[in-house]
Amino acid sequence: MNERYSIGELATAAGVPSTTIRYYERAGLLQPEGRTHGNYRYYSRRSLKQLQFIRSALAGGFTIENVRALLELRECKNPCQEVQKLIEHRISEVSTRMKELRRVQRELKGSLVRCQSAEESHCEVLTELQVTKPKRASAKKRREGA
Amino acid sequence: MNERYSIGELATAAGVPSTTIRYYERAGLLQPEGRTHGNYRYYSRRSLKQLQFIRSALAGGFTIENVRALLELRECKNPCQEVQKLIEHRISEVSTRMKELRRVQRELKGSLVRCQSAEESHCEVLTELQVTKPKRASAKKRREGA
DNA sequence: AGCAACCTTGAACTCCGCTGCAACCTCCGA
DNA sequence: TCGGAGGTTGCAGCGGAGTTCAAGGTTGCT
Repeated sequence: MNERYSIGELATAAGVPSTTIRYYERAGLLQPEGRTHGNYRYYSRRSLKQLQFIRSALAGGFTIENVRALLELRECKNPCQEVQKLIEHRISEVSTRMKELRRVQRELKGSLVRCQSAEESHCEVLTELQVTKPKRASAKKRREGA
Repeated sequence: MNERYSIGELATAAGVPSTTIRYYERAGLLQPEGRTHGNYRYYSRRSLKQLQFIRSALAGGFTIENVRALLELRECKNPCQEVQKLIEHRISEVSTRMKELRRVQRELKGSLVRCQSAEESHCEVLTELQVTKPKRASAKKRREGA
């Protein structure tokens, strides 16, 4: 259960390069559980959860700075009215972003319907669109566990 | 109804600096409706809609490149199976991103509950947190699209 | 012991989405 | 006709989020 991960194992588990994990550490987002005798970082299951959270929040459009604050809120053991307000504020930020995504979603679904209701024909946008592909393998890695 | 906007008016209407609008133009996302006698760009209500779409999509984590493709899909009048597949793929990307946001939302709500259920006490994280400002409207996550 | 695979550090580099600047032009009200 | 706000261009620079590189140290397998 409470297994230890090396940085590389954590990286693999979360689908993130280990350089990125070190970067997050410097940025104050994720400290290793500790160091081995040979000065290697090690992590826990909890680290993995936290890393996943970080990725979700970043993917959701928050900055590193923001995420740092989110993490502190998550840890919040010392609550008061103001902290609650802050959390609520964050929640509403997320809602805003989701609203924007729903807008995009709506537009896309509209196009889909328009496409489907038109009769079949040759499509010349296609060639151009196909060029818009992965471009960077890392983009795939950015995809998180889900 | 079909009013004309100068770049500055459009900028104000959309809450975006006009420099950014010029940048989108160079990036191929939003062409002005035309130019006045004095070489000023002018825009329409339609431009405003499109600009809002662009902002939503960017806020939703798409790259400029992606948005260009999205816009072409939106215009799609020449549909075929493959184009539909592409649109569906985009839709599922957006869904993924929304899922990530829901995760963040869930975590935040969890903290909120934990905060509320604890007894009131003084809170020293507060000062630090208040410095973290919203930083709206400019999400920049790069992600591939297909 | 040998060796590959993986880890350590710091610093430099890249890519993206703007943002600012310089130098000039246009519009419009007083 | 003048002044000031706002527009035009091209190009340089910035900040965020990684990524790459060099030069070594550690671990585990055989």
